[in-house]
Amino acid sequence: MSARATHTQPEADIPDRARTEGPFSAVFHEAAELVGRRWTGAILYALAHGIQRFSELEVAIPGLSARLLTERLRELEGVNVVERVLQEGGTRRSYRLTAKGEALRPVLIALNHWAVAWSDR
Amino acid sequence: MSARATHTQPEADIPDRARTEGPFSAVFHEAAELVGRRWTGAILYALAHGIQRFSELEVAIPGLSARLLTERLRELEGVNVVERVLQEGGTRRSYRLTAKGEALRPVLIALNHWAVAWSDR
DNA sequence: AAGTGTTGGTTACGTATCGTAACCTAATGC
DNA sequence: GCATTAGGTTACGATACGTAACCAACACTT
Repeated sequence: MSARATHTQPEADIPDRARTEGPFSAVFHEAAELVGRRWTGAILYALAHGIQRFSELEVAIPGLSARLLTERLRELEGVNVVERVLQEGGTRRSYRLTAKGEALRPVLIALNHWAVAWSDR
Repeated sequence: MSARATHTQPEADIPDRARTEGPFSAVFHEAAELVGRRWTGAILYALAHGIQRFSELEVAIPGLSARLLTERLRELEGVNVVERVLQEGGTRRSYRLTAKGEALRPVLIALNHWAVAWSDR
């Protein structure tokens, strides 16, 4: 602890590797920038609520366009948070959270809890 | 439950008002877009680690410029997540999390936990 | 009191990301 | 074979972001 004794915060509740990394963590930052991109939170929230199809996501999330939805889904696919399942014989696909994506559920829950508790509306 | 019986997910662990709102929540979305803006996660993380001054934030967060730091701090101030404390007699100010900002700590912890557990690196 | 350094910014401007709208392909229904 | 639905892609203007230069207020030194 001695190297960062200038920081007043005890850091006791910032867990694990973060405690050894000080006030910046590349791993945390990368995750924040990923799930923080525009619409990504809403998409994950919808997927966590069981929405599975492209068109359902489009309808469920007001203001989100097909272009951005495609882009975000490809990004999330690229980092293995979401997987695309091709249905047999048809244009239909479905999207779902991978294990890595499911593991984000506590984050969604925590953020939702904060949002509900502190929203001005 | 009958109105959304098509959703396969039980929703049991998405708490409170979210359960009554279905696969999209305006309150959640607003929160996600706020804390998800570029650099905002890293800034909150640093503040949660006890960083208090503008120049310390600038140094602590690699790649973040003064322009964006100012902009983000003003935004966070605007929604009462961060407060700016003017020090007497001097150019010095300090920034700190408000109660609303402190309440984000569980979100940071959850995201950090996920990041550490699932990072590719 | 004039010069120098530090802190905490702001301004100007180019680049990347996003939003809107139009268009497209494959499959299935009629 | 014609329309409809699902799942996109393309083109282009608007917004957000990144880089760099500049600046005002105060403190410290000489």
